[in-house]
Amino acid sequence: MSQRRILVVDDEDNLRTMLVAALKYEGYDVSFAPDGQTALKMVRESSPDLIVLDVMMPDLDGFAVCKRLRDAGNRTPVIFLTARDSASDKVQGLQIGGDDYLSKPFALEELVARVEAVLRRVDSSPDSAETWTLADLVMDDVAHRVTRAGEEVHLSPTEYNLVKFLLQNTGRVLSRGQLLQNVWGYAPDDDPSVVETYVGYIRRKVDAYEPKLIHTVRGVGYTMRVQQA
Amino acid sequence: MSQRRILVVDDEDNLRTMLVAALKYEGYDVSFAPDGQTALKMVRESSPDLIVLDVMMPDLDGFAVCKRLRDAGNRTPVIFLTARDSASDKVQGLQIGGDDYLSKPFALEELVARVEAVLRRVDSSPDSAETWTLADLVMDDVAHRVTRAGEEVHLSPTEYNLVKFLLQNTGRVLSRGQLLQNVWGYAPDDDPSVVETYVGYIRRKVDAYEPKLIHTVRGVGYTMRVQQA
DNA sequence: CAGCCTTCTTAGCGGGTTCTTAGGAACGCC
DNA sequence: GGCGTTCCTAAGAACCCGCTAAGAAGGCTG
Repeated sequence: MSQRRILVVDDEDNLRTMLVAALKYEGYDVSFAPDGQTALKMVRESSPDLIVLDVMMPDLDGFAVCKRLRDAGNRTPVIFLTARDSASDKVQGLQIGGDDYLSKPFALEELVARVEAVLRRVDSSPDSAETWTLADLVMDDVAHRVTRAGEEVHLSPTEYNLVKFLLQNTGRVLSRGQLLQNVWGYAPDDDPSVVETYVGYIRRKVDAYEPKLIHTVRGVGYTMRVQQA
Repeated sequence: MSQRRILVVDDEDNLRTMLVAALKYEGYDVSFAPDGQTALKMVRESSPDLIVLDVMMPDLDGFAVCKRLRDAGNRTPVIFLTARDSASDKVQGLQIGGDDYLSKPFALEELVARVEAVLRRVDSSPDSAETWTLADLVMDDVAHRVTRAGEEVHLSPTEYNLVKFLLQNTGRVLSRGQLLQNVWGYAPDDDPSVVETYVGYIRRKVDAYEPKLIHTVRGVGYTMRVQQA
């Protein structure tokens, strides 16, 4: 997956700088704006993949910015930041079309987790295009073609479905039962050893490269993601 | 927003045809299935945006279909149709993970209204991102990932469950008995030495940082919180 | 109909995980 | 400060989980 671009909008210099640094550290391509007007302009010009938006700002506040975007038909995911923790604020934020909501003070790690959760959800939503990518792994569902590092990877039908389902749920841990149901159409409590065999198969094909994308979560299941140390 | 896709599942031909026609007329992209098995297959293959699901069907009934989907981790919104109007049915339907409930006979307009309401609600609700945080400790349950100060912390299944339960009860002191019950599924008066061993394990991993988050309450049990001295 | 690809089962190995035990350390009460 | 109680830790044994190899069974294609 190509690098995700995030726009951070906050009028407080210190906080904004910190957010930008933290997200950059996580590997995102981060830009920032100090106020609502600038933010709207930047969204129009660079259409980021996600916006982290402070609610309390002078002039045009976060809610207003989001509302303007939505009214203009822009569906870029928004995560609101606010000092307040009232339920009514949260409701308002979500009604306006926000995707998540974080009350100050919060741990930077929590912001990162929520950013990932929102991007994960957006990525796997069914109306996104019919090609999935993760790092240098590309699956073109229309052409029914899978490539890793530019080289074509030949997969049997079941292998293909397994990779596809894992890819559609990037970052999410899937149990053997879930895989049995969604890839094989079996009952969740059927013998899961087929799954293990097939994970072995696709590992030898898809993960014959670095970085490894298929990970075992012992006692739980499997997941696909780029492992950040 | 692209056209929304709805799957109608009903074994009665006449009703099903009518529903399909009505929803198509409203501008939805409608497909249909005559029974539960077919429905499950179609959901897997085409992942619709919403499912209208008759409860009373031979073989695999509506509740069973919904349960199978939810167990497989599929969160597609479901509206149940039923001939019965009992409160217990409604409760069962919602418990299983249905989003709305309609008793026959109903006006087509009512179905349309509920379809729109459910879609609107789903669009604006954020991921109920199951993440818990305490200071710089973050647990992302979907990704099954735990980080402290941004670094990933590897936990065995039992360790993970223990941290999760402590984190879900932040600030509350949990007795060894409670932990035995909720993390191990043992009786509360079983030998609590396992708990001590595991608290030791997770201390070395998640409390290898400052501030310490896991605290012993002598004579009572353990708790997780940021210690303000 | 023969050969290949694919699917799935089985069995064994290796290593992570769980749990027990026991000794020593820390705490708190008197 | 002494003493009993509670808690911590190290170490090891048994266990279970997941990986892999190998082969049987089924299906598709030439």
